[in-house]
Amino acid sequence: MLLATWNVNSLTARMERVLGWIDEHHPDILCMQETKQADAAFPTAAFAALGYESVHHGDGRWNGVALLSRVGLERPTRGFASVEDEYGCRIVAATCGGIRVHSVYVPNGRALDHEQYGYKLAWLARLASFLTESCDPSADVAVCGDFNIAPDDRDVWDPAAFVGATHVSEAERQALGALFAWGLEDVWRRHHDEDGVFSWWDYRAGDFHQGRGMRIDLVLLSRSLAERSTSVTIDRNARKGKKPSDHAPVLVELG
DNA sequence: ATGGTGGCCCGGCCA
Repeated sequence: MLLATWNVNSLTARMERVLGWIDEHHPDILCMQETKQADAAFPTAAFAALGYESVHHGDGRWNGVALLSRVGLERPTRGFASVEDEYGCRIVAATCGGIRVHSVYVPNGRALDHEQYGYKLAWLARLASFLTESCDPSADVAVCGDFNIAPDDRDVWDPAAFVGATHVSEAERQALGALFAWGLEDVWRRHHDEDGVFSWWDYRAGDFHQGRGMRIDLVLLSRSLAERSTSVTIDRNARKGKKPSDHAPVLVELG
């Protein structure tokens, strides 16, 4: 089974690339972030024609998350499942092929002294409480998406360039650590210990071609699921060519 | 080089 996650940076702008990528890789489950679409605009029928059930949570201009599955899609939830989604359209979940799958888009944070940084930490705390309320880490759980956190210094192109910056702060990494303590694992690190492999590169200043990126798109798996993983790859080819997203997809093969 | 590109959609905001 192939599980993938990709911040597409506007599904409207990226639909052709996404369809081409699905045709090439045939993921069984695909989490997407930053669709930047309202639910009514989400191309449910186009994905259904390819054999995918889907759930989308978006209000139009910002954020927006989706989940596609061709191995079943049961008990979908949108947002943190409260009556009003006061946390923005940043999480959607469903049970696919026996796995409780979450597609998440963690707030960027902008800067350590910005109010959005506090919002980012609050959102991560809400994610932790939501997971505790809604699922069991002894079962098959996947939390996939754009975390806007580089788990450690191997995951940024130059740690010195990020001193005092968001995405690498102790508080953000501790929030990720709370998810690990609950029972999730950054499955990339089960299969790779090298530095310098990234999933996001700024569009500006030729960062992609200069190798200036970060690994901030993560697949967190519960132990039972992580033990089934046979490979994890980041498809940097998807960052090349015409009209790419600024993020590359992460793919996890499960036996 | 304290910039730059690209998405939203048309004046800035967001990443």
